[in-house]
Amino acid sequence: MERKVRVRFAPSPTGALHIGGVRTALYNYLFARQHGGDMLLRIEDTDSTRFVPGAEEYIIEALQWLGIGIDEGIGVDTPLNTRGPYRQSERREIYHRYVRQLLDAGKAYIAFDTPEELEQKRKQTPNFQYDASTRNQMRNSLVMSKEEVEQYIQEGKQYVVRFKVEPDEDVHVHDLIRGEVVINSNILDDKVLYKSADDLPTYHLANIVDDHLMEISHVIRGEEWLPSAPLHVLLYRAFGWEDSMPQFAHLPLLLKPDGNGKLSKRDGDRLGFPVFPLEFHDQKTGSVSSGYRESGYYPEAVINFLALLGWHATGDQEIYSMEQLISDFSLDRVSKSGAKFDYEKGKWFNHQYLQLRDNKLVAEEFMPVLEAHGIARDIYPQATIEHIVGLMKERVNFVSELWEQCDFFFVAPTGYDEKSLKKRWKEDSPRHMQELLAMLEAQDDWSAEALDNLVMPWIASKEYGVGLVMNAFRICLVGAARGPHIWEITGVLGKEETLRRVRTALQRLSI
RNA sequence: GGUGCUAUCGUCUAGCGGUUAGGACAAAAGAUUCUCAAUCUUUAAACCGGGGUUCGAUUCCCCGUAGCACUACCA
Repeated sequence: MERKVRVRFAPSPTGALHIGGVRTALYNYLFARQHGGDMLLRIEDTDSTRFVPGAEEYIIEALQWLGIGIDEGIGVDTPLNTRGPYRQSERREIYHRYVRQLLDAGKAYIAFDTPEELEQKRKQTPNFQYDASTRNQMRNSLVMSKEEVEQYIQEGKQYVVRFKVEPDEDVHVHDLIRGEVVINSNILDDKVLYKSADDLPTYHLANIVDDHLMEISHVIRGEEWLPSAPLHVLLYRAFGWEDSMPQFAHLPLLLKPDGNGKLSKRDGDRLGFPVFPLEFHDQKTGSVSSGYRESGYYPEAVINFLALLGWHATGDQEIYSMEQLISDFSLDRVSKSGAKFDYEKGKWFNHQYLQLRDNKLVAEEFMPVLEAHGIARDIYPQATIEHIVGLMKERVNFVSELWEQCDFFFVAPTGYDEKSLKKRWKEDSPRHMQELLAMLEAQDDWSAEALDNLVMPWIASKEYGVGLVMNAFRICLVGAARGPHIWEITGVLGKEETLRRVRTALQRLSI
């Protein structure tokens, strides 16, 4: 009875997609691809009060950017979309039907207790729980007459439908990552399945109904759902769907890098790194949250980084392409414990992918940075830009960091770094530079080799000291004691510009 | 408070009864060099505690401890 693998990512559109959610989506995707199954995207918007405009579009765009493909559901227009709608707020009639079914079977009941009343009750009774031990003291269809219930509803009184959990029963949940989890039904409360106020089900009901109707084979979700998994099992049972119930896998949580607790949006702001894939503009609050894409990350790096936060193969391999992940991933190698989010390692992954990347592409990505610094696109030949990024990329994690490493290629120094001057610009330096200038003026072959053959013997014969001369020269060209090998710099600058910078420096630095 | 899950270097992790407990990030030192980086080499760094089971436990079981999650008419 091999069942087709069908998994779903089912976020709620309450804001930007959290990085932990991204990882959940990724694991679902990897699992689906590996088994030749389907990956669905469903929007769980059953809480009308928390809906954030733009969130759905954000989710779709984020998954797209990361290369997490959707086969069915929201965001894709495909003939496979035969089990829709895939937005829960558009499935009201469906839920009505199943709520009715539970009500008729006596497995759920109508309750009129207001939120205020319940809050009051919780204050009065320590550890109050709406369950078999207390439901008879409440205002619900279990204790009221049929007529009374009818009348209440006629009057427009708001109500909820609660699941009638049978007491004292051990509920077994088989988790693909954690094994058998057993919970006694006594600790479960009579969960609200449907609220009349907005005519929508709660997560629990919608989730079970949709997973069943959409023929989901595996539910891969965050660990925060583990405590309610037994409730979900009970719901499948109540509907008579236990035979086709999906298998569960509860993923470990992503934790704060410092201290304790779940990684949250605030941590990003506090520690200065993104917790969202894309920059997000909250239309309600007007706040902007940074994203990995805008921070200069390659999607491959984010995927690789996230994949290894909670999953690891047997060996020492760390660099994984999406294709490799699809073939190597397995749920039984997902760790059970939460993973602290290590942003430094994330940067390292991007560094790796930057090194692997074709210089042509890196140069293309660097163009906007150059333009932002007033360097027009056509001033330098493409080949020169490629050469420069190829030279410098090994020292940075992001393309955006390239400018501060190689600005001197494009603009002559406007000033000279004081520290460098103090350490490297000595009394004899002006004289050395004068001599060097004279030699270079007469030099025609500007290749690194020729220059080296010209300058090194001269330094040696005069016993000036290589460090002293070369660093002074570097200060003239760069404005500071940094940058790649000096002949790389002269090579890019060319003879004219090199000489010009030395003359300028002599003017400015001779006292 | 209750229930559940979890527990190897600071961090992510490998290990699935016998290992000098491995790798990576971060850290430190050295090498290289005209500088700054990068790179390479090296170093430091861990089995939460206590009981069992076993010839032998990081590994299996139990208890404790700690961390986390859940405990809404949120997902």
